Parts: sequence; structure tokens; C-alpha cells
Amino acid sequence: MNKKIKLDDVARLAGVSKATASRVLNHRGYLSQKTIDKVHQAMEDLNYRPNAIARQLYKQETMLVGLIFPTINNPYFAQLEAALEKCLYNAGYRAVMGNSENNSQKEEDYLQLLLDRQLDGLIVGAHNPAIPVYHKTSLPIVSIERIVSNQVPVVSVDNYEGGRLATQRLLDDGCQVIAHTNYPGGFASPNQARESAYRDLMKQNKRQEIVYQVPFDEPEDQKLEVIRQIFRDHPDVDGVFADNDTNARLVMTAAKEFGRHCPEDLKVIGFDGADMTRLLLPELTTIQQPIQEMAEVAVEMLLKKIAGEVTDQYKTLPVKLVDGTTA
Amino acid sequence: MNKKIKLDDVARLAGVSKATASRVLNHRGYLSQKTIDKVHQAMEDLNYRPNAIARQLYKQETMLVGLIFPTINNPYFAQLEAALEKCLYNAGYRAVMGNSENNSQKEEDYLQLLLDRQLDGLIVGAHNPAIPVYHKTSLPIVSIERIVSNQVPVVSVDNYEGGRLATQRLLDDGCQVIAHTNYPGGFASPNQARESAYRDLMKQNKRQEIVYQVPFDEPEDQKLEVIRQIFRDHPDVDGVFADNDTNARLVMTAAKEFGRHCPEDLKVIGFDGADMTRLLLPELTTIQQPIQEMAEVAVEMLLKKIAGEVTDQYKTLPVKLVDGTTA
DNA sequence: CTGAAAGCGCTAACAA
DNA sequence: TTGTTAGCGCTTTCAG
Repeated sequence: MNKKIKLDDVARLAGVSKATASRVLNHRGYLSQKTIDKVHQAMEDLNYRPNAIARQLYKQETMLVGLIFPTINNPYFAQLEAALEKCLYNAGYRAVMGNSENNSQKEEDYLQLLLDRQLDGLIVGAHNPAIPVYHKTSLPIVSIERIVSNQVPVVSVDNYEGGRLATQRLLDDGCQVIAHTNYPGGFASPNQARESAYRDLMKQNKRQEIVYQVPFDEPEDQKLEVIRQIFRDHPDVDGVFADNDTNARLVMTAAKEFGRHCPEDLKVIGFDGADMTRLLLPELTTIQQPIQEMAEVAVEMLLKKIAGEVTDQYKTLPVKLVDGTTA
Repeated sequence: MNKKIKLDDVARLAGVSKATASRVLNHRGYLSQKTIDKVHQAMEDLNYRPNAIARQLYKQETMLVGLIFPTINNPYFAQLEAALEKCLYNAGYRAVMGNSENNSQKEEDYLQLLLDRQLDGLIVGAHNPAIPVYHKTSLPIVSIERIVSNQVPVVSVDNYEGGRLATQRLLDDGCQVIAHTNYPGGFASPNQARESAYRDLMKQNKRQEIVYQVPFDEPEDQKLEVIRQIFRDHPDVDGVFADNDTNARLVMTAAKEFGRHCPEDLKVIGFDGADMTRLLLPELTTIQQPIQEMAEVAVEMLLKKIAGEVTDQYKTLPVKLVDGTTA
């Protein structure tokens, strides 16, 4: 049993000082080949592993970055976090998963980890109302698709353009009564721009604006119930622009319940276009976000903040319409 | 700017010793109310936050658990890891995301984090060939659906029964030529029991065993290509038992390409039954794993191992067939 | 009830 | 080249 071998033990066995052992461990300073070999040998004999925490205490860094998102159990967030993890890993950082759910307490807990210096940085994209601590200047935080405070840079996509593309497609399809689902988020989310685009186009085309608030962090059946209400309130609806793909799926489900056939008498278009959704539901026409690129940009920005460099405050990436058969 | 306030600063401001300040911080020992108040006041005034790393160095624990799985970007793993994160969080632990992909180097890196005591434990379910270090006795590791070493307890589902249920359903549906997809994993994965069940039933019913190896960590189009081959080699195939739901989806896609209609002239049944798959692809008949329960059991086992208690070496959970319309 | 002092394991000035 | 020493920030005996 190799209980707790420390650098001291290695040094003793090699017949050198702790400092020297540390130097060969870190390839620092001038060492004679003889000592290097001796120390390496001792490390091997003792099966030595440096204690990461001790090192971190000295360096005051953990190489850990927290990812705070509503949930990982969703194609969009799963792909985004997977991409973030990979980018971070390549930069030597590990990702701590923080699923905030509908629980701003949990989000605060993860924020504390940063404040307690257990985390070197944070990438946030949760849906909770913003938390005061974010306003502390100069914390290494980057946000994705969420306005947190003017201290926190935001990576987002061109949501307005996405909303415009989606709505225009439905208009081009000849839809007369077009509804939109979104979630209640005030202006904390750039996401709201999707709704603005929808509303603008409805106004320009003299159409009724029909917007339903579908809660994000609730069970699917509750969401479905809200969506059913669209069909009850507007039996003549023939186009729906959903704010995300899973809601688009629920629209399709509800449509079937109401005897509506998609795409024959109801066009549906979603938002996100994650790979897994494309795989499982290729029929869905949707607005696709450049998830990989978002992750790259966010990590790049975060690394700059951690390094104390200045970064842009906003970065907006393009979206594109991906054709399926539902619109 | 509250740069780096330490306990010393708090103690000084409160006019007490570092030790006393530490005591009020940890509610330990006897303290006079007066000192308690003074120290609290000082902490507030200075906006003090204890340094997590220093504390960890003393306690030799980080309250961090690594989750090593092939990817998070998949409905099954996403749901599983979400459930694990939640269970761990409730126990005071944070989850470090380790997406090993098809890269056993990366898996080893995360294992190092455990050895370096940056992690208190590990829950693994990657698909790489087992790594020698796992054999070190008494490491706090739990595995999900993967035989790693006889030192590492395994939580798995009754894969044989799942395979039996699926295959029997296809037989009951009257399928004559039934194929099965699986991935190459030798006997490192309990998953192979699905194939055994399939083969046993084929033998019992004097049917041809048709098994195709679909690689796990490859792009979808490569998997699809393997699956297309099933239809080329066996134009008369009328039933497929896929080893997971995404592959089942690919079977449906390929079937369409070959002009086969599902379920009219081809039955398909999958495996996993994650919530997101059920939402996006409710048509799919599948074998559902009790993901939530698996997470609970795995975390419970891991906590015991971390505490140095003994645990069961195996825990097998039941699966069930969930009806869709594809089989 | 409180303080002094000794670490937790490692790194890095500063000497030698 | 290598050793000595002083921390990194916190917790906890052990005295008082």
C-alpha cells in the first residue's frame, strides 16, 4: 500500500533535498544528470505522485472551470458543454458540471466555488435571474446567450436574424396564422431577440402576434399543456416558430392530437439544430446555431480573462436555416 | 477591490488569533458570543471568503468526483450524468466532466487526477480498453455498465433480459430475418449480454444470427454506412434489434433509403429509452434502462468507497420494454 | 474560552 | 548545482 508518499520521502531516498526533488519534478533550474536519475529512480521506487492540492495552494490556481447551464440533459446544452469541455481540456483545464436547473440557489453555490478559489473561471448560460455577485468586477466569467452584468462578456448568436429567417420561411410557406413560443426571461436573454424578430415581421405583414410562454425548467407534460392551448385558442394556426427544437417537437405532438398534419396543414420550425436533434428528428426544419464555434469563442475569451487580459464584451455569431420537411 | 483577504486579516481586525477566527468559521469548540460577533463582523467588513484549496490541503479532500464517459452528447449519457451530478451535489460533491471520446489517453488523464488527489472519486463508464491503474486496490472508483477490474464495483442493468425482451418481441411480431447491431467491446462491457440473449433466442428458434458491429465513437455517417450494409447483405431483413436508440434511428433512416417502411415491413427496437429520445422519437419501441436508479446506486456505492466502507461488487437493475410503434 | 505553534505537501527566493 | 528557509491559507492539537 502506497499510503501517502510525499516529496520529502523521495528526497530522502534519493539522498537530496526536497528542493532538488521539486526541481527535477518540474524540470526547473540546473540539475546534474546524476541527481536527476537518482530522483527519478526514487520516485519510481516509491510510486510517487505529486499532490495536486498542495501545488494548487502555492500557485493559487486549480485549472478547473465551472460550466453553469440549466441542464446537461438536452441536445443543445449537451453538445455545447461537450464542446466546451473539449476546448478547455485542450487548454489544460477541466470542466466542473453545474446543472443549475430551476434553482438559482444551486447557481449561487457554483459561483461560490469560484469566489472560494476552487474554480479558476466560470462559463454561465443558466436561465435564472442574474445574481448580484456577478457584478463584482474582473471575475473570470464569460456568459453564453445570457446578459448577466456589464462586467461579463457575452457570446451569443444572431438571434434576431434567426427569428427573422424562421418567421420569413413560414410567411414564404404561405402560413396565415403564425404562432411563436418563447420562454419568460425578460431581457436577461438575447434569446428574446427571436421574439422581437417574429413580432416585427408580424407587424410588417399585418398579422396577429401570437406568443405563448413555455416555461423552460418544467416537466415536458407541462410544456405540452401550454402548447396544446395554442391549438385550442387558435384552431386556425398553420405555422409555428418554436424557440427551440424540443418545443418544436412538442408542437408536432400536440398537432397530431388535434388532428393536424405536419407539414400539410401546419408548418413548424424550431431553433438550435443540435446534432443529436438532427439525428433523431431530421424532419424538423430549424435554425441552427454554430455550437462548436460558440464554445471556442467562449473558452478563448475566458482564458484571456483568467490571464488578466482584456476581451471584447460581445461576440455575435451567425445562424443558418437548416431544411427539413416541416417547413 | 478585495484582493486576497485571509483568515489572518480577519483575526487581526477582530482582535483575536487566527485559531479563534478559524473556530468561529467552523463553529467548533467553545466561543464567547462576544468573540463570535466580533469575528463575524470582521468577516463581513472585509468580505472574507475562506480559501477552499488551503482547507482541502489540510483535509486532503476536494469534494470533487470525476465522471468518465465516452461523451455527454448523447441522450443516454446526458441523462445519466445529469442524474449523477444531482446525486453527487446532494451529497456535497461536485462533478468533473470527463468525456473520454475514443481516446484512452484522456481517460488516463482523468485517472491521474484521482491519483493526484485532485479528485475524491471516479465514476467510469467509458468504452476504452481497461487501464492497468484501475487494478490498484481500494481506489474509490465505481463503474457503470463496464467491467473494469475486479476491484471496481459495477452497476449495470439486466442486459441479458433486455436483449431477450427485445428479441422476443421481434419474434412475436412475426419477423423472420432478425439482425442485431452491437459494438465491438469484447467482454469488457456487460452490454455484450444483449448480444448473447439475441444469439440464444436465434438458436432456440433456428434462425440465422446476423450481427453487425457498429463502432461507438465514430461519426454518424460511418455508423450509417455499416447499417446500410445490413440491408445490402440481407434484403429480406424484417426485424432489427439495435444496441442503442441512436443506432435504431439510423436503422430507420437506412430502411427508408432502401424503400422499406417501418413498421409495415420492418420492425425496429432500440435500447436505452432516455427521456430525450422518448421525446424526440416517441415512435421507437425500446428497452428502457432505469437511469435515475443507476445513478443513485452508483453514487451510494462510491460514497461508501470514499468513506472506506465495503460495498457490493455488483448491482444489477431491471429494464423494461417501452412500447412505441416501430415494433 | 483563547493563543501559540506545528503542520497539510509543494514551490521558490536566497544563499552556499 | 544544491540546500536552507520561508511561505501558500487553513485547521488543530496542546497549553494556558
